[in-house]
Amino acid sequence: MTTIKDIARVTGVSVTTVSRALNGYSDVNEKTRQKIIRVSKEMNYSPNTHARSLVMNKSKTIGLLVSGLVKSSVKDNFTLQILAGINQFTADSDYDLVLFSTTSTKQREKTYSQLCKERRVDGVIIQGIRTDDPYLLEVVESNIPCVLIDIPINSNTVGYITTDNVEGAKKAVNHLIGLGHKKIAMMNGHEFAFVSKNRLEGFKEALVEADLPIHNEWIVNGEFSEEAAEEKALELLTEHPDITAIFCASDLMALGVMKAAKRLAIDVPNGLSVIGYDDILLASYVTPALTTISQNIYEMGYGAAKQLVHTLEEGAEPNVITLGTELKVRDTTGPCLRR
Amino acid sequence: MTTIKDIARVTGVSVTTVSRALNGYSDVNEKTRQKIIRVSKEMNYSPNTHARSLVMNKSKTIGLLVSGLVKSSVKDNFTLQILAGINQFTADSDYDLVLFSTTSTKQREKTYSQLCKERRVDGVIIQGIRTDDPYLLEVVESNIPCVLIDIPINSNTVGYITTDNVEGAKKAVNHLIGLGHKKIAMMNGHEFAFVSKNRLEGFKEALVEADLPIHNEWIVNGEFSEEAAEEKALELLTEHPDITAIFCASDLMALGVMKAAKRLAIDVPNGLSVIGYDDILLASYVTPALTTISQNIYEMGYGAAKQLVHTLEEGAEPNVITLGTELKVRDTTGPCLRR
DNA sequence: ATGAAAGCGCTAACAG
DNA sequence: CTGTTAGCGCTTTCAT
Repeated sequence: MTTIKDIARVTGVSVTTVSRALNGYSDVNEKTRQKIIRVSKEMNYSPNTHARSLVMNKSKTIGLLVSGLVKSSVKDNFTLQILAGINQFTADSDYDLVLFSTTSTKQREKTYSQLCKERRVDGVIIQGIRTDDPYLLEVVESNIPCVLIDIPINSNTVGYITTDNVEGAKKAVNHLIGLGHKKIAMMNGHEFAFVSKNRLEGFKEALVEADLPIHNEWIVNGEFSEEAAEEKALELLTEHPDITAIFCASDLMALGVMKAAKRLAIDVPNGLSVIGYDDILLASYVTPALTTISQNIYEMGYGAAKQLVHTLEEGAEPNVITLGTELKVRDTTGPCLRR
Repeated sequence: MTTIKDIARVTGVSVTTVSRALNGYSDVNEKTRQKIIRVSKEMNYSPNTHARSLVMNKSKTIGLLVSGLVKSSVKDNFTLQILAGINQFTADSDYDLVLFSTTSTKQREKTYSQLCKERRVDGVIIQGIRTDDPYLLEVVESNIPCVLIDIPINSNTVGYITTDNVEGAKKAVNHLIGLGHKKIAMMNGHEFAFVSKNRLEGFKEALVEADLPIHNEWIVNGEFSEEAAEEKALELLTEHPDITAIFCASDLMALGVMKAAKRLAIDVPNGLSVIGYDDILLASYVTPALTTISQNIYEMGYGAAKQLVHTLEEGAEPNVITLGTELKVRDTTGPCLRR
């Protein structure tokens, strides 16, 4: 493997000069530079990033801590879109991405800061960890720049990007209210997700603003899982047949709800309106097509990477980015036919 | 940032002993080791992988060169499943993954071996590059262990994992023939994909074995794109209305074909049988649900990682893995109602 | 404009 | 069982 030493030998200059020439410093004779560049090409030279990282104390890498890189979560390609967005931005930067593959077992072995320190990543992007994840504390305590996706924590090294979940949820519920629904339930995720908290807030706000009562027993947790949501919806709809609409905190859970409705022979949307959240790929392909709140997931990834690199390059403090949402009316919501 | 030097100072031993103690060498006094371990924990020590890589000349990282980490390819989450499989395996190994984000622009700047050499990756997994990609040559010439996904190239450093595409295609076509179809067209991908080549081969073999003629004008390329396939199918079905079934080299293209059929008011499966390939997520969710050849994409990723790590650890020569396929009969294929 | 020398944090002979 | 020393490939003062 060619090193700058080899190039120095061949060109007859010192390693210092080679280093400077290759890194574009100005204080190198143009002729010398040309020669060095030519030789390094001939010798097929590539700099050793490890050596460089070691001395420069930065690695030009961004650590990625994402959930959803497991078999079970192939259905909601949320993670893929996040990755695509991140990748799109970093491809044009000179940062590379390292995927921290953290299974639950491994996670117990290595702390967050160990993960980062070992690889000396310059910054981190985190998505999909729960609010009760011990890593979260470390992120704040550590002084490694970090951008969180959908986790509202902000410090002088930590920023985040999210969508307006309160507003999104309100939009969804107002859509149902506008269709005449008054008995609206909510299929939430779980208590360890910030988005759940916010979407619940939006749900309640919308009801209150419409002078509609809040039935706590109509708010259930489907764990962001299609199967769990199906079971929970089955119970809910059996016990409270007067419910005419359900707002779901994720599309996957909305699919579960629709399955439950089918099992109970309830027609969607005529017997029950269902609205989801996320606008995952499947939303527009299932039958009937799912009405949902669309968020630009790709954009979140892109924005996270952009924000992080900006922080890294400019030393700017990371801040907060909130993206908008959009109501996509499809075929699972319709006018309330009961009173 | 704590280094072994610091630990050596505090514990009163040499850096060598610290290094040996921490790396589990046997020739260290157990008491000394315990002390060193205790202190390194107290001081929150993490080894610097860059320093280690530099001296050991290996990095414990695997480079990932995948397509489909772009906005446009979110529909077929092939890449996500590959990544999930790879991740699943490497999570339990001590390898980390680095994502080479290679846009077309960047690709022209850096050669494959530059990419690998800079990061000193120990091995590479490649998916989704075309047969005319210049990187492919480099892969073979380079002496970095590599496992290719769906690209049949084999050398003493390069192995691959794939499914039996000839057999898979035959299975699909035989299914159609079994339903009485005799006028079967093929929507292929493009000439720069190995899978296309093989699936075409299987298609032809199946026809020949059934004593059916091969109409070359019934074989068209949809570029693995839903839109292109729709247009091509539109032409094909307009010009050759006697076609009763189409075998598509990917599910995405099958969706395009179904759209074309809809535009031409041809009922699927009664007026036209359509069979896809891949069994992507959407296949089972569209209406009518798509009959297709299922391949275990997750398993391919897992197998690729397993094979590569095995090569890396044991120094074994990479070899060839061929996975089976499975016919999933759904609702887009039915008996031939014409003659 | 160029070079000598030091050092980033670690491992690996070699010596004791 | 432990320490000394050298060196991985690179950047960076500090001289010249």
